[in-house]
Amino acid sequence: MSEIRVRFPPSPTGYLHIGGARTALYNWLLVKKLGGKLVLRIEDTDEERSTEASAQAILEGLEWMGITWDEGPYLQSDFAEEHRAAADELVRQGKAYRCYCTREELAAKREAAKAAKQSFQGYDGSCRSLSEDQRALLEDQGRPWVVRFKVDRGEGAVSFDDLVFGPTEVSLAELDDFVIVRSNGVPLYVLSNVVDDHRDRITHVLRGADHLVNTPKQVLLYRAMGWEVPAFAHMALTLDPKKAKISKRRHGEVVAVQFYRDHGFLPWAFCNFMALLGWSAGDDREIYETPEDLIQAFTIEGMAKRNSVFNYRKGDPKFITDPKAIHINAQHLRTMPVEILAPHVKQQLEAASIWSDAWDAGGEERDWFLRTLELVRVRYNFLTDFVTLARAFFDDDYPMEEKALRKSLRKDPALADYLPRLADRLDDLEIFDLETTEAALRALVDELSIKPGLLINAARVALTGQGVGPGIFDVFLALGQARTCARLREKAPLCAGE
RNA sequence: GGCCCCAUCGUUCAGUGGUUAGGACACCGGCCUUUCACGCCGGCGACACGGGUUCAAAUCCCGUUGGGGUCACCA
Repeated sequence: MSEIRVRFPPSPTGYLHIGGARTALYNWLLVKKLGGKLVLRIEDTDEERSTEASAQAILEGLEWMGITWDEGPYLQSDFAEEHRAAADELVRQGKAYRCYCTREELAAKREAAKAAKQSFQGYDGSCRSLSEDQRALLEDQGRPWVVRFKVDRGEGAVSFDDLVFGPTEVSLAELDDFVIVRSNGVPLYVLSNVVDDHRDRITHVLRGADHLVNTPKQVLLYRAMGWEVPAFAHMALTLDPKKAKISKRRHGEVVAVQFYRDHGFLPWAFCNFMALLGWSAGDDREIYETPEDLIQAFTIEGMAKRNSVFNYRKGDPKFITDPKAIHINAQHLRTMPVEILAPHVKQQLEAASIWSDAWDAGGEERDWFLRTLELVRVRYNFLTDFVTLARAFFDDDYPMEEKALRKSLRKDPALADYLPRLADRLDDLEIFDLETTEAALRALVDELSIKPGLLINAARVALTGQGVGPGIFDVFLALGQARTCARLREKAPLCAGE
């Protein structure tokens, strides 16, 4: 069997959105699974909508996801000549022809057909049988023309075997003589795409099911050119909660890959989630620790035929996106090797200007950093949580949460006295560990005849600014003796309500 | 509307003739506990409908309904 070659051909009309990301991911998985090459092709032909910035954004999105390609990015516009040559060849062979009908004429005919309740409203083929004289006349008039592919109805039907949807057959009576070159001389997608895929020796076309209907036309084109038809695999679409097709226009940033990067998703967790939207290995597995795990499990057979819903919640403060996506991210966040998590957190801390190079250098500081990540990550969902929720561990300047202040610190004015006394006890400790700190705290609690929770919760708020977090003795150790005592004394006045 | 595709809990993914229809997320309880999480235990919750075929149907066939795709000189 010859080498598998697939392609991802985004049109640069905006950022990379989840539909495109999923298509790219599946192509990438397929190539990694079967061994082959992925070619990236920017389909920028025509379109006032295509922009350089968009192409750049798409590339960045792919890179962030960790999707690598083997060839390209090619620019479809660089091959315009080839596309035109293919059209010319088709005309030369009599498989395509110039059509001089204007849009207005066509529109009028469609209206008429509609009025007459005819089911077929495509092109009627009137220019197909133009005599040489008629043609010459129209040319002399300087009438603009498009090139139409001549659909040979005699064959009856076109068929192809879709790797996902199975054998597919479309009656040729349903197809009209479709346009392959615009009046401005620029070939259309349906043709360019075929020419490009042939030139790039694409063996498997894995794309969205929205392309299912123009596949027959493309099969006809391949055959007319005498080219081998690639295998097609169409993937069911991703819909929004209201079952509408996902689009950048309608859904905004929640469907942009960039959104997930900016909100603290791990690239791989995002891929893991995307892969599960419309695919499964046939078992109940959901977490794939590494790309290798997923690649191994991936099969085209596992791709679903039915559309899936990307269940994002608009305006829900608890779920910024599909809850499952958040869950998968959280799973990876707290189970992945901490050494691999570290660089991601570093990036976040650096961006927030609270990073210290010592945490990267090895030795004690490095160990502390990793231990601290281990300590806090279990309750986090996003990488961004490390700069917000975990801030007190990495920086002495941390915000005091109003609610926690009220509930724990100001619960009893006497805490203004208790906290410094706790600091004194902790200061006196020769050995500062889980056992000694707990013993010290409990001893104080006993002497004061108060509930442990009163002091513990107040200490947590004083130390971290938050009412929630790791066990208090773990916090003591993570902060260290000096910082713990200093903060307890520093924040004590807050208990009195200042 | 024509043509095409699809149809299992709210979402997602299993289940391809015989299952108490399973897992995950979400939701609701409980346990754990100094808080919040994690974890553990439990609950809620689906085969769209109607006909067939069969001893037996979520699984096969037909129809209906519902949803989606597409009908461009966009890609």
